[in-house]
Amino acid sequence: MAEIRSPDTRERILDTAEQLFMNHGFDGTSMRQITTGAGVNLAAVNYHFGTKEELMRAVFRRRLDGLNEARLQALDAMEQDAGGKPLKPSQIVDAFFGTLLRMGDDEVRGGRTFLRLLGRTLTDPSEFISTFLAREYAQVVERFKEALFKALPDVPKAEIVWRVHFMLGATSYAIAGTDALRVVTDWEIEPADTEDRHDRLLERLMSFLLGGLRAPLPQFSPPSGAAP
Amino acid sequence: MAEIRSPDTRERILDTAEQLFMNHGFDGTSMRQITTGAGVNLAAVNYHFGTKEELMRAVFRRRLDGLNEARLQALDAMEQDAGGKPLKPSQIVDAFFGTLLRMGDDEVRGGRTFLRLLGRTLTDPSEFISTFLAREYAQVVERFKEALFKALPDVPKAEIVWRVHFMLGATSYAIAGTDALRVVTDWEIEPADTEDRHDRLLERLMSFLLGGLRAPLPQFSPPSGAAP
DNA sequence: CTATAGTTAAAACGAACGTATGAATTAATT
DNA sequence: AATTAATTCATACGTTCGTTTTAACTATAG
Repeated sequence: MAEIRSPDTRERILDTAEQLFMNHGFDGTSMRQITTGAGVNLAAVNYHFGTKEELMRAVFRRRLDGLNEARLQALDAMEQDAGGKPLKPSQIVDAFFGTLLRMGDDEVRGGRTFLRLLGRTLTDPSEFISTFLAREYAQVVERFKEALFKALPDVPKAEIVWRVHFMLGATSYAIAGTDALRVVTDWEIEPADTEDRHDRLLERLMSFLLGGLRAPLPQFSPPSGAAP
Repeated sequence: MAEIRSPDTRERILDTAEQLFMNHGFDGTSMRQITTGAGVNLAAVNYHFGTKEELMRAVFRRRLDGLNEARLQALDAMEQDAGGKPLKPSQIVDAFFGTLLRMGDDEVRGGRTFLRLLGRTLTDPSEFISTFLAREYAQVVERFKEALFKALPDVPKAEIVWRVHFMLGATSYAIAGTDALRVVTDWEIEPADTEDRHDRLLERLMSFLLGGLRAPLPQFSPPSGAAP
């Protein structure tokens, strides 16, 4: 029987690039690192993807498409159940962030590696990345926000938008810095195994996010003329 | 009269580097961009700072030293006032994050540019940056956490550590993405002037952070064998 | 077996990178 | 005014970068 020469070059490249981008960023990763890491020829990336930027986009699309679809499905199902009634904030937050975090346990659909890549990349300085992510995310974030507007009718929309932003930040750090934490301050808490730690992360993060989302509204210091 | 040739080359380099690093990241910024942007010779950076990495460190130190000192002073003053009694969480959060955010208004001590650079850099993939920041931050974060441990004696320390991490993430996004938000979703809220928007950011963020910090503790799903 | 499309291989391209060098210039000291 | 130290300058070095090119290989189809 013929031995398998290359178990799909494209996929090998994507896997390696995903990992390297996570560890060293886009600008910090060279094509030569990628190709030698994947055990393929240097020209393979340009042949299969055209350019380095296009490779990056492919890395994200491979994971984000399924994720965002799952998020929308979760939201759809909930709204179906609710039958016109507004959802609970906790449901919405779980549909968005919970679905994301749980993806980290699904090794075949990306696993922790992509999660951390995503967490880091949301603040990546490269122009094309942020615009790409913005485009790719826009519809989902919009849906998510609309649901929150409905669920929290007496919270000003501007406030909700900001808090979504804050939640994204907290989540990004939760994902990206599972070990960055350990660097900043050596600690000794919970020697529990990794799986366990990740499970708990989800619940920890969720209660933090919900606490922030439902926090009392800030009263701005000088009203400077009472509202009508 | 002799005209001023170069109003301190070092400072011009630091200013330009700070801005470029913020916009394009460390790897995405070249020495030639920096030097031509600052209007100095290419070799000036290596002469004054030695290496590109050392320049980056200088950029951070110039701002972080003062900031962290101010944070510690704020905390010291509060603890002085309290006289042994634990502080209120809101005080501690303000001493750490409030001092940071207010730095954005102080154009002479860094201004918004450095704030955004810092926000982005906390998730930077470059190894030397994270280790540098970890070292530079360690003492302050430690002090801050200790204060929180005292202020919230019945919250498990592990939980507090995580929530500090989440708060850092939310703050990082609050700072870095004041306009990234506008990209993700075009909105129309509050045409208020910039100064005003930034003032409000502080208050918005603070109530979100405190809401998250004081959120009810998560109860972990399957105890998998009842606790003793 | 031979044409044909798809993929991989080795090598090279020019451009841009961070850094180093040694002369020219400016400022300070005597 | 002469000497020394500090800074700026133009230029070059050796690497590494992303991409391209052209030839070799592999497989499928006629």
